[in-house]
Amino acid sequence: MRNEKLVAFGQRVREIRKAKGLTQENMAALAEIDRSYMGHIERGEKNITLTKIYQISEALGIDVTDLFPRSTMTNNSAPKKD
Amino acid sequence: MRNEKLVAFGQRVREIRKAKGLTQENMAALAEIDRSYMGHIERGEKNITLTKIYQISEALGIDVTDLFPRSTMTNNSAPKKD
DNA sequence: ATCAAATGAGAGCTATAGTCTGTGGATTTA
DNA sequence: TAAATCCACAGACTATAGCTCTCATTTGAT
Repeated sequence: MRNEKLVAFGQRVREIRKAKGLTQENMAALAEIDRSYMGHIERGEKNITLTKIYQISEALGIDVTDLFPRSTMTNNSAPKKD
Repeated sequence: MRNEKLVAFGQRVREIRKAKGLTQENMAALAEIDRSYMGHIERGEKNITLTKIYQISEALGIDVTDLFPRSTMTNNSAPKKD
């Protein structure tokens, strides 16, 4: 597959994983994803599904939306108040 | 497929689409996705891929992260089954 | 009520997501 | 010298996303 959004996504996963001190293998175990598949994901070689995205965010203990690069332009207007 | 996260995602797509005054058909055209496939997505019957998620967010003119339910709280502390 | 547009939903097919198992290279530690 | 850990990558699968076609059903307007 390989496209720039997948690569950006994968890089973000890797970055957060390392920040948490996890290896691909133990993160894969936490997420219940195959270890070799995790490698493909981080390299942006696979177009993963919504449920896998959730599995990863849960394994990393973060919100799904934190797996996506922050958009500087589209949405800086909404107040997070309340 | 069908699981609660996919249903929530689909509902959010539909909600935003209607708020923008679009039909499934013209939104599908914008996203370059088949009309009937869009229906399946909105009903939460398909576990769509990352690139499709981006196609949808771009068709709606919103940020990808806006397609996900807001997480009010960071942790659900639900026991992990295996 | 009638009609048309919008949507629901099934079947069938192809492409690819995702799994399993292993190999090898580069580090690291003993 | 190992041996242990981490990761890239390959091949051979299986499961399902993705796409298209079709027809039924709902919705909304007149």
